[in-house]
Amino acid sequence: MTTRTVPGPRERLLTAAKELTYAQGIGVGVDALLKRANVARRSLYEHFGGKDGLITEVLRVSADEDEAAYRQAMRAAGDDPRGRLLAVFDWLDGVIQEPDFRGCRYLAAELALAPDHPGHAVTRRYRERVHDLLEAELRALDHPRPEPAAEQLLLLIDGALAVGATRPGTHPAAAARLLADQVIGG
Amino acid sequence: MTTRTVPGPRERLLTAAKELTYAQGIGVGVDALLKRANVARRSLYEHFGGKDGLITEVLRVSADEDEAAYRQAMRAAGDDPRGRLLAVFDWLDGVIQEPDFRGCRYLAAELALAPDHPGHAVTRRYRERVHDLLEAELRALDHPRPEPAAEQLLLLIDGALAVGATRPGTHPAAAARLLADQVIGG
DNA sequence: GACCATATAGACCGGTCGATCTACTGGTCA
DNA sequence: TGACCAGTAGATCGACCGGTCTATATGGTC
Repeated sequence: MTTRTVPGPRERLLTAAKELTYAQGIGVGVDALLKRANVARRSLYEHFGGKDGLITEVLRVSADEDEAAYRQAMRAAGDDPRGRLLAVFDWLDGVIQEPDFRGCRYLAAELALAPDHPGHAVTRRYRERVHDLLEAELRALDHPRPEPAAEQLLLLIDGALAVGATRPGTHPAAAARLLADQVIGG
Repeated sequence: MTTRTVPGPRERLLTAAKELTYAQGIGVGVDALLKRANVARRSLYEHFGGKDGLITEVLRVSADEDEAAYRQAMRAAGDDPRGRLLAVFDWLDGVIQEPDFRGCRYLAAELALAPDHPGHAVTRRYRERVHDLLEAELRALDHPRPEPAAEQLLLLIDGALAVGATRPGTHPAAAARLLADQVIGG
């Protein structure tokens, strides 16, 4: 059996770290993670080799989930590429409004992790994946300059997440959506 | 004499902390700050009451300097409000290209500081100051909706700084400038 | 020359960090 | 039954954390 009926220590540690590192930042202590996950200290080092390995793995699975969330938001919007792109900003608006929204996990990691931390590679790859997702839709729209336009959309997304993190209660994604509309063109 | 010919411990500590907290994050150790500033341990606690006080003061003087930099970039652009606003993005492009650019200091602080840290008040006030600066120019332009437009410009600035931090070598401020042009209107 | 505020140097405090280690537990399977 | 193994529990390690302390040096003012 590779599937478990109950989450094992590895999975408990991953979800606990995903939650705590987002809520309290990368600097959370190992003890807090172990306590939250109800996992023995040793298991962490068996499964992940250390805190850095755990953080990196958290970023990796989060990136997979978040990319899936982008795809899902676009899939739910139908077949029109323009509507699919705008739907991303509608979805983001909801994300930012969630009471425990704390900004972009990957930007926070980029700013807080040591320059040689293996997590950086994960966050950069995630960023490229989202970029390519956007660019593909723009190409489907026959956008004249899909690559720089995707870059602009990414900038709008980052801006909305940053403003949302620093000014709770506002609707930066709605403001970004208006600009995205112009980027997409028509 | 209130002015010194040579910077005193307080000033040395401030500049050292300004540099190190930006380069290595808020999490730098007190020892590293003291060593960099060539200042006795006790002086830190005499002048700032502790690390939190020093960090807060660093944010305060940085905010003053950065607001002055915004004003200077606009002043150098002349009298036309439209040109003054676009000049902000030209200036930002240069800032982002600097080899030691590491993203927005205030966003990093917002993400890394404990929720009850006094530094938060400083960063929020700084954000409002920039916002008001932009809004004033938009009013001078008789922009129909100066407040939400200022919010959008702020979003573009944050987005450019975020992309600049995560994708060195690109020119996000140039991409943001194109969108800013549309926000400002004609 | 005496005085005092300011700064320096650095030992020292309790606490926490990430990491390693031993000893024990419960279930699996030959 | 007994070997095996992943997981648990927790003591312990050295390093570092922010903060307090004493002792000493310096430089300006009466």
